[in-house]
Amino acid sequence: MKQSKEITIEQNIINAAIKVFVAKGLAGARMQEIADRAGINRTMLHYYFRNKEKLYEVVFLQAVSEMQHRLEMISKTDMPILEKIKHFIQDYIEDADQNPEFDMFFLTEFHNNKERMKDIFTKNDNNQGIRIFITEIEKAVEKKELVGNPTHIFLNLMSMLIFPFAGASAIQILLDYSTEQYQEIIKERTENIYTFFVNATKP
Amino acid sequence: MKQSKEITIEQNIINAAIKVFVAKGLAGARMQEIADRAGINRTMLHYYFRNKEKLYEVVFLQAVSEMQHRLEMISKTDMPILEKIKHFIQDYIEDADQNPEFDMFFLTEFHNNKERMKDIFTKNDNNQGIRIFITEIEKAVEKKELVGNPTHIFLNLMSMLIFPFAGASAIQILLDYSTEQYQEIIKERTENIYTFFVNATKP
DNA sequence: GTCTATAGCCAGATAGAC
DNA sequence: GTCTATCTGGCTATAGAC
Repeated sequence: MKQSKEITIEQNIINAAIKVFVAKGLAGARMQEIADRAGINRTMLHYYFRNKEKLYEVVFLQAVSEMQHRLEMISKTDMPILEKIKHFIQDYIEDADQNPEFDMFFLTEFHNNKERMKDIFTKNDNNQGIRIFITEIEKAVEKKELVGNPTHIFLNLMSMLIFPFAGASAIQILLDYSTEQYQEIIKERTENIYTFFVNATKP
Repeated sequence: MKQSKEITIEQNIINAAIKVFVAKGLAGARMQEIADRAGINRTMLHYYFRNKEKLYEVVFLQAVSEMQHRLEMISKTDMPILEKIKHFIQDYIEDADQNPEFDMFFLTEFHNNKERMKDIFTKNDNNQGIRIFITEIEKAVEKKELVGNPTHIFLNLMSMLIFPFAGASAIQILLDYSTEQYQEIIKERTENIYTFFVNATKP
C-alpha cells in the first residue's frame, strides 16, 4: 500500500516537473511551481528527490526514454524503406503533437549541458534507435532505393520533423499565424514532408 | 572623447552579454559573468544598463537586427528563384557558422517570451524579409518553377538550415561525432541542402 | 565614472514537531 | 509521511565614498 502510494506521488511529481522544466528550463524552474502543480507541499519535493538537480535528472531520463521510443519504432518492422519512413514521420508528428514542448526541451538541455548529456548517452548506449535508422538509410542508398548522402538525408528528415515543433513560437510570430492556423499547418505536415522527402531522394 | 569611450564600453558589454545570454538564457545568466567577460566591475553593468532586463533587451534587439540581415539578403537581388535560394543557403550557413549559437538563442527566446516577441515583431514590422521570401516562393509555384505547398517549402528549407545549428549538440552526441567531424558535415551541407531542395521541388 | 560595502530578496534546503 | 518555521547562500540592485 505504502509502496504503491509512493510510486503514484513520485510519478505525479515527475509529471508536474516535466511541464515546469520544459517550459522554464533548469535555472528558470521554481520548486514552488512544481509543488503547486503536483498539489503537494514544497518540502515534499526534497523528501522524495533530495534536491532540484536530482529531480531534474529523473525527469530528464524519463523524457529520454520517451524519445527513444519514438526513434526505435522505425527499426522494429519489416517494410520497404519508404514505408518505414512514412510510418516514422506519421508516428513522430502524432507523438510530438501530444507533447509539443519536448523537442524544444531536448534541444535546450543538450545545448546547456553538453558534457552531462554526453555522459548519459555514451555510457548508457541508449541511442541504438538512431544508429539502426541511419544504417537502414545507408543500406537503401547502397541498393539505390534512395539517392543522396545518408547522413544528410537523415539530418534533413529530422530537421523537417523537429524544427516545426521546436520553433513553433518563432514561426507563428514571424509568419503571423494564430495558434489554430499553425495547428492546421502541423496537420498538413505529415503528407508534405513525406512527398518532399520522396522527391528529394528519388533515384 | 567621453562619448566615444562610452560607446566602446557599452558595445563591449553587449558583446559579452550576448555570449552569456545565448549560453545560459535570461534566468541562467549571471551579471557577474557578464562583467567578468567585459572586464569591468559588476556595478558598471547597472550604471550603463540600469538592470538585467534592460541589458537583455538591448542585447536581444541587436541580435534581431543580425537575424533580419540574414533574412533580407534574399530579396535584394534579381535572379531566378533557384539561384536566389542557392545564395540564400550559402549566405545563411556561412553566417550561422560564424555565430553558431544564435539560432538556438532565438528559438529559446521565442519559446520563453512568446508574448514579448509578438510585441516586438508585430509593432516594428521588421520581419519584412520573410514575407518577401515566401511571396517569391509563391510566385515561383504559380509559374510552375517549383512544385509543392509554398508554406511547407519554406518551412522545410528553414528547418534544414536552422536545425543543424540549433541542434548541434544533440546531433553530435547522439550520432557520436567529434566537433571537428561535425564541422566537416556542416561544410558539406550547403551543397546537400541545395540538391535535396532542388530535387524535392522539381516540376 | 568607478569601486566597495551592503541592503534586500528570493529560492533551495533542512530541522524538527506532529 | 507531512507540514511549519527557519536557515543559508547567492544574486540583483543601490548607496555612497572617491
